[in-house]
Amino acid sequence: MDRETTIMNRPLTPRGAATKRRIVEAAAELIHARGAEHVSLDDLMEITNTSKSQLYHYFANKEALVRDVIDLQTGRIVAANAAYLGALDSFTALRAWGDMVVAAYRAGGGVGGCPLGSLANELSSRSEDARLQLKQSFSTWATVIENGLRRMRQDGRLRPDTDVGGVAVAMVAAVQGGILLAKTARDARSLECAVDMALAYVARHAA
Amino acid sequence: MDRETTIMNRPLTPRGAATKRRIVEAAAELIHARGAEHVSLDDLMEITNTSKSQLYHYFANKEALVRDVIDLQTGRIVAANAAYLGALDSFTALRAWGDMVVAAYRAGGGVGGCPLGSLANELSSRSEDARLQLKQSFSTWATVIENGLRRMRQDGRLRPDTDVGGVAVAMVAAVQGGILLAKTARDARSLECAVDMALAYVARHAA
DNA sequence: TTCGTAGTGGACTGTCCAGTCCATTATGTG
DNA sequence: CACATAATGGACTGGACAGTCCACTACGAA
Repeated sequence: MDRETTIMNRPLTPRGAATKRRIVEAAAELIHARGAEHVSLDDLMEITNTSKSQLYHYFANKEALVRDVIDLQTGRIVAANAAYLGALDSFTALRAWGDMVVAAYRAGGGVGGCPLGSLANELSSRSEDARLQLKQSFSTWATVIENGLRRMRQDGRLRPDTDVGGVAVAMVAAVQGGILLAKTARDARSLECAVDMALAYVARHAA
Repeated sequence: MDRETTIMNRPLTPRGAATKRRIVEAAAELIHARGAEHVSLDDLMEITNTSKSQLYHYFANKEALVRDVIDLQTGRIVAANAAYLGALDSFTALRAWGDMVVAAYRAGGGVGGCPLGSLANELSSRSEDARLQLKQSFSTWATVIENGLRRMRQDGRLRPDTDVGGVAVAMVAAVQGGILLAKTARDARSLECAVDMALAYVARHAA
């Protein structure tokens, strides 16, 4: 949510804002690698050089911290996708998007998989708030893709009757499933297969 | 693994075998709904009317119990898929498989998603043993699909150069990703979109 | 029937961890 | 400078939970 207040909704000083940011970023990294339930507040205190009181000064509880982490990761993923899809104007550009997805996975060493996917799996059946937030994250992500596809449709590259919304959702699903299999096998091949399928699915709607 | 011995590798009497089976089946159900880490041994003791000693009489530890649960769920999923893919002989039959996947998801009320997918997400970065076991589960599942596709290729329904292995992996990925999005949104539409994509991907290789 | 082992009961331990509480130090604004 | 409030330190609590241990009961084979 807002990264600029304490739990009492008080404004932060520059020092406080820096501390809060440091905590959220470290939490994002650790949670990506281990999952939210396996990052203890003591872990966080240690690697961010903070105390228990600080965590509870900036966040109402652990759940609120996770909320901020999800926001951070959503922003990162949407930005990375928008960079490739914002000006989607050809199948070549789409291929570049697919390569980026695989490269991003490889860059993380396969550790943790997708920050959103892992959290969705972990939290969606335990916290209704987290589930709704992650549902929104996926929706935003799919919308970014959908907008790119819609532009291709307007440009006459995709057939007029193409269900860009459905295709976009399927593409996100392909990425999520591919990453899950890849992280289980510790081999990016599954993700490559899934991305190939997603790209072929778009190509199938070519005008 | 073997469901027929105690931790000391001693054979079980009928009564013992029944108790062990009761524990594994109840654990499978609870773990599917909540995840392995959120099923305590006390939970299991309560719903199976057993005591702590019994759990440790039949299983070396919780990890061993989860191992048996993964085996059980893998067997169920592979059997369900083989029933539809074992005699895969047309695109209509493939569509029936897709419908079965969606129906199976709906039957579970969207609770917990795929038993294997959820566990893979939860365990693959925490237990190397579990990761390898689940990798094998996914591999077996994909092989069942692959064999069906290979038969279609032999029958001349798919082009000779079709990479049945890659397509099969992509299909499993589509199912996994679709289920993840569906359980996050509590709406089977994502899974339907993903399954449509998977079926279209096979159709794309039609001879 | 007897005896060894399978099967069962349940108390207890040690550890991990979110969250509470009270105290002290830093900061910026009037 | 003074004082209100932000920022920080860290001990303590209570609960959850895997795993241990010892005692007791049921059963099947000799």
